[in-house]
Amino acid sequence: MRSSPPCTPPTTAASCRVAPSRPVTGARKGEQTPAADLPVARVVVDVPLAHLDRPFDYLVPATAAATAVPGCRVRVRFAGQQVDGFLLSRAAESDFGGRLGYLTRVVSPEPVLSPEIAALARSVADRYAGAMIDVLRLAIPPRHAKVESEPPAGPSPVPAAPPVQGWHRYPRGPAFLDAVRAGRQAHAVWQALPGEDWPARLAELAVTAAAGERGAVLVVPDYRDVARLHAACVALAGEEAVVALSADAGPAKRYRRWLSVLRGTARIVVGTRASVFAPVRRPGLFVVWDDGDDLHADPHSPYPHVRDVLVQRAHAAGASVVVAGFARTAEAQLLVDTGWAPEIVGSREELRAAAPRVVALGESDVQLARDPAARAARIPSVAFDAARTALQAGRPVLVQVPRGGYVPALACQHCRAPARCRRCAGPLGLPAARPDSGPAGEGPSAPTCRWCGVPDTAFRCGTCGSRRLRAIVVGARRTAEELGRAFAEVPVVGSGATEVLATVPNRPALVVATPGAEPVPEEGYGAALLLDGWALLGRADLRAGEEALRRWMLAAALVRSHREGGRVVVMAESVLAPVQALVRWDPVWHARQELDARTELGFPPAVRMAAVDGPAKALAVFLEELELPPTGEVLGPVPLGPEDRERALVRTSRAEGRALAAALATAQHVRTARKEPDPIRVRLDPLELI
DNA sequence: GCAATGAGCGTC
DNA sequence: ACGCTCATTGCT
Repeated sequence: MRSSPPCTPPTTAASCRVAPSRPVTGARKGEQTPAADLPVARVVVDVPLAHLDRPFDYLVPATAAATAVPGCRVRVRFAGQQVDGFLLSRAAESDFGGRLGYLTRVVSPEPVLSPEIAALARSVADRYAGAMIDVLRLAIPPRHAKVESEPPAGPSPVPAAPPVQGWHRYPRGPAFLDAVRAGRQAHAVWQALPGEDWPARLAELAVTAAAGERGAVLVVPDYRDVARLHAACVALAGEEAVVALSADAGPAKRYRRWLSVLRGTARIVVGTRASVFAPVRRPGLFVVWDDGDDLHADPHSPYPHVRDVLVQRAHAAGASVVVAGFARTAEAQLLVDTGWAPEIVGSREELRAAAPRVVALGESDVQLARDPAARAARIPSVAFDAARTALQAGRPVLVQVPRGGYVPALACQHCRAPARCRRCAGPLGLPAARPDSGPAGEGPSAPTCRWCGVPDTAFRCGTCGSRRLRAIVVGARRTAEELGRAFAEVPVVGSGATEVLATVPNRPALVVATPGAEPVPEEGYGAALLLDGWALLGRADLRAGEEALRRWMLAAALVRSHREGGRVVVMAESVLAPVQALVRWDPVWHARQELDARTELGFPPAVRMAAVDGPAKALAVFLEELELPPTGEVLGPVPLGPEDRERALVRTSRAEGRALAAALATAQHVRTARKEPDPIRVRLDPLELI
């Protein structure tokens, strides 16, 4: 109903209906009036209930007319509580039939949620059957009021286009660089040549984009990569134009850097997974380096993957995309196969020139190396020879071991199948000795499941029935000891979970490192020994082969070319596909195989799949209510761990991926609307599937 | 027949 | 965590 006295200030039908109709002059003390212009604020509220994942309308009080800008943080009264929210937009009127409340306050007028990121968060939430507010929590760092009040620096100078030679080693490299330079949208899947100075190449792309006044976002797995790539960008574009975003900085530093992106000071963003949402101005280039690294999958709801977000964002922004690494994932292969991205790979001649000589073990070597009784033979003679030669030439040698600690995994003594927990099929291991306990003392502890923690005192192999166990991985410490004895004159340095070295000098040294912690050598390793390859390949994981090859290539790429004497010895059987791919340095061949295998099995990325888990009963109800699209199919549920939890896999064709996510979201809405106490977790295309 | 009370629910 | 609805209770 329109009230008869005219609303003051002039209003629309909606605001008149919902606002106090009393003229301002007659308003009671403390009574609010709506803003004259666009009095309705659409707000996304921070509440954990899935069915409330939509905007709610509020009135903007006249006092906040200028500060309640789109993208600002607000506080609102929602169901009696004060909750945080983001103001999406201002509108003249509301569709809501009821009475609107006022914004409680504008927390800050800083427009932290740009329309671009708001739209991205919505589409990422939809893609992953999650809530927009959860994506915003990943995308926008917590506010730091003091930092926000610091005067902004203003845009940094546009950097000059860098001279670029490095991309000429790749037949399609110069064309891609031209597209970035011209501001054309281009896509690429890039496999870096072994030994490639990939931070330099990516910096060249980023600074080229920045020189054309386009922003660039480069996402890498961890803070060490951030540091390297940041340094490479700074070398070409100067300090001001580049910012490093990673979670390890404190809240103030983190927010200051993020604001420098928002305010247009920084033009190039280098960071870990959350940087994929960084609000760069005029985005022109998005890069994900080493897209197979698990760190690119965010462990927080809705569990988005950097590569997917990047592709969605670049598509909406008309920006270029590079999905890069030494190895290639099945997902990247699909981008190539569907024609979405041309591949950038080195020419045959360049590859021949750059690659180290890689040798794998024959069957007899493997038997020897696996035998813990022949301790000295654990590192076979080809490996010793490679190490000795490199050390004599004055170069460091990389020794890659799977994990830190001591004897972490167990296998059947007889058939060597990985020892699995009888309850949950998780891997059995020996619990790590307490660091403070003495060397001797308490006896050996029972094999224990590393997933559910249940000790198994009466192991029996599921494959051959043997009761005897053996260690299949010898930890970094013991390997270091053995090598140290073999090369007594050479220093042994370790890099792993506790301390990670960034670089090593060009001197003889044995560098023992776990995957991902390999120090970058000043001038290339003389050799790399990739130990315990069967342990990497023995994981009961769909991606074990891909993951092993990725880690090997990351390490082997740090070795000098075979022309400079670079040797790589991988302790795994040469008949295995990932080993062959390493020996031939053919990541494309392996990615094709991997994608074919997943297509055959009906696993992502060939199909869209969701892992749904929760308490057995709640899960059953959820699956019952789930209205799947035509190609939908439910696998399981199967028990998950020692609790009452179960997990089902739900899959559809890729074409029905959106419909699958929508169906899952709807089922979640129904649950939260009913106030079901048991949470059901939904993850789309999760990395660990079996 | 109908106020007073309380549980349940939706949330602008 | 409020304010709304709707059911139940208890009194005239």
